[in-house]
Parts: sequence; structure tokens; C-alpha cells
Amino acid sequence: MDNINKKEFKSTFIKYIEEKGLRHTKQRDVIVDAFFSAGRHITSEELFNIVKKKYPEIGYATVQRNLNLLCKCSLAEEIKIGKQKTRYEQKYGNTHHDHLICLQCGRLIEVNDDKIEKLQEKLAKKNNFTPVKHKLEIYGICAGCKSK
Amino acid sequence: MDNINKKEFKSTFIKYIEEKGLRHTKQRDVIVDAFFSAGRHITSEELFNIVKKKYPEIGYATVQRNLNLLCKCSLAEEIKIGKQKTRYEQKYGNTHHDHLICLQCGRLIEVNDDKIEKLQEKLAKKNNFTPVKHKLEIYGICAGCKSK
DNA sequence: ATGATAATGATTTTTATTATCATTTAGTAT
DNA sequence: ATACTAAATGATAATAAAAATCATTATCAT
Ligand SMILES: [Mn+2]
Ligand SMILES: [Mn+2]
Ligand SMILES: [Zn+2]
Ligand SMILES: [Zn+2]
Repeated sequence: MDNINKKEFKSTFIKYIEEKGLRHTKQRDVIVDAFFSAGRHITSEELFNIVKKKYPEIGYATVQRNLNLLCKCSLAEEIKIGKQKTRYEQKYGNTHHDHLICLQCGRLIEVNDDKIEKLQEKLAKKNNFTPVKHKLEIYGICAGCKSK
Repeated sequence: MDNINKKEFKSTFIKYIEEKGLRHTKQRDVIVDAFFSAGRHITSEELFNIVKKKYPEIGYATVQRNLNLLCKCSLAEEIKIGKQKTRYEQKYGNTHHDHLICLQCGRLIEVNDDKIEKLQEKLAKKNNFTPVKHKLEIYGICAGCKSK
């Protein structure tokens, strides 16, 4: 099941690579694997540290570059929160969602609310504005932090 | 009318300064005046360039520091959009609002929707999450850019 | 196998913001 | 008014994340 998703994730990447006349490399393979398997919302530094275990000679720049590439083919998406390092969200097979962000522990909780989404569309239209994407972040204190 | 607001804005600042045992300076006076009078969503650089006209000896660091101070006393608020420089929103007398952001020309349109605000509260509660603040940004194409 | 060129890895550059620090200034006590 | 204490300033350096540079290596079509 996860393997099927991984296969699809990788084949999407490979298709993009080939369409653009880019090349297959061992580094790409390792990076894309690790990115898929890693948890959500990973930073380039975190991914670099994971990838180094499988491929110690790898350079940080290569990881960064390939995360950017994953973003270009919509398999990843940047999330910027405050002054933190950019995090990368794995997008394949994930529906759109927004985040609750704990001000205390930094936890990201993924949420979605259809009504809010619809009202956003409406709000944009009312302003003669054509929405392309949006970002909703609710900052506060998570359940875990409250019970401490 | 605008002058009344300005007076209130400044007296809020002065009150904060005095409470904290900070000092009155000519620079602060000029910076706070200029910030109040400037349009919304200004960057520190833009404000620096305005302030320089009234006070050519002023340093960039002083403008930055005082913008940070304005944020601390809730007269200003940082807005970070993508990779742009931080912008500072004048908050005194402004109710909360969110932004529509044009991907083409960068224009910020201020909007507010009570229903969305309420649903956000509800969404947070459902996750046993205590909301403190939020950020909603809708990216797209503004009316002006569409008619070109 | 060869050649063209994309990718890599090490390093430097860029850019925004914060920190440092010598000097000046404000506000208070004398 | 003078002197003292500490905050503020302005110039500059430090920091940190991300992008750019570039010599070298690897890929892939021929
Ligand atoms: Mn997420
Ligand atoms: Mn605004
Ligand atoms: Zn928490
Ligand atoms: Zn526009």
C-alpha cells in the first residue's frame, strides 16, 4: 500500500525528469526515496542528515536542489512558518489541508474544513479576485501542551 | 480625524515607552510619525528611505529597532509573504483582517469574513486546540491584473 | 567509445535581520 | 547647572538560510 504510493510517487518524478530532459542519478534516487519515506514537514537539513546515512558523500546543495525540483513537479511544497527554516511537505496523494501550529511545541496539526474552503472562494469572487491557492495557519496551544 | 488617530497612536507609543523606562528621542519621534503616515504594509527599507528625508543622519538599524519596538507594543505587526522582506502593518484602530495577494503585481487586498473567522474557532476547538491568532492568505490574480 | 551537457559537491555569494560596540544622548539625582 | 547612569544611536560585523558559482564527474544519445 505504502509501496504502491511510493512507486507512483517515484514514477511521477521520473516522468517529470524525462520530460524535461534531466538525468537519472543515484543521488536523486536516494533523495526521492528518503523524502517519500520521511515524515511530513521535513527541512532540507533533516533530509540531508537522513540521506547521508545511505549516501555519505552526498552534498547539502544536492539535497536542496532536488527538494526544489520536487516542488517544481508538485510532489513537494514549501511551508514557511515564522522565522523557521523552510519545511517541505510531501504532496503526492495528499489532499489540500491547512495547519494548526502550536506556539509552544511547534507541532503541526493538519486540518481541513470544506465550509471554510468554500467561503474563501466566495470571498475572493466578491473582490473580483481569482484565487489560485491559499494558506491558512491557526496558531495556538495544542492539546498536548495544555495538559502539561 | 486622521490627526486624532495619530495623536492616539503616538500616545500609545509614549505610554509604552514610559512604562518600560525607555527614552524619548528625536529619531523615535520621526520614525513613529512616518510609520503612522506611511501606507500600510511598508518594509523597513521603505520606511528608512522616508525617514531619511526628515532626518538624514538616521541609521537603518534605528528604524529596524523601532519597528520591532512598535510590534512589541502592538502598534505594528509583521507580515511575511513568501520570500519577501518583512512588511509592517499599522495596527492601531484597525480590526483584524486577512489578505488577498496578487501573484502578478503583489497587491495586498484587505478582507474580512466573519463566517470564516467563526468556523476557524470551531475547527480549532474540534482539535482541542486553543487558537491565539491566525493567518489567512489567498493568492491569485487581482481585478486590475485580469483586465490587462 | 565519444562528446555534449546535466549534475554534483565544495565553496562563495546574497540577502534580510540581529548583534556588537564605541559614542552620544536622555533623564535623573545632586 | 553639573554630573552620573544607562539607554539609544549609527556604523559595522555577525548570523543564517537559500541560491549561485564553478571545476569536476557522470549520464546518455549517438
Ligand atoms: Mn501538512
Ligand atoms: Mn493589511
Ligand atoms: Zn504543543
Ligand atoms: Zn495584481
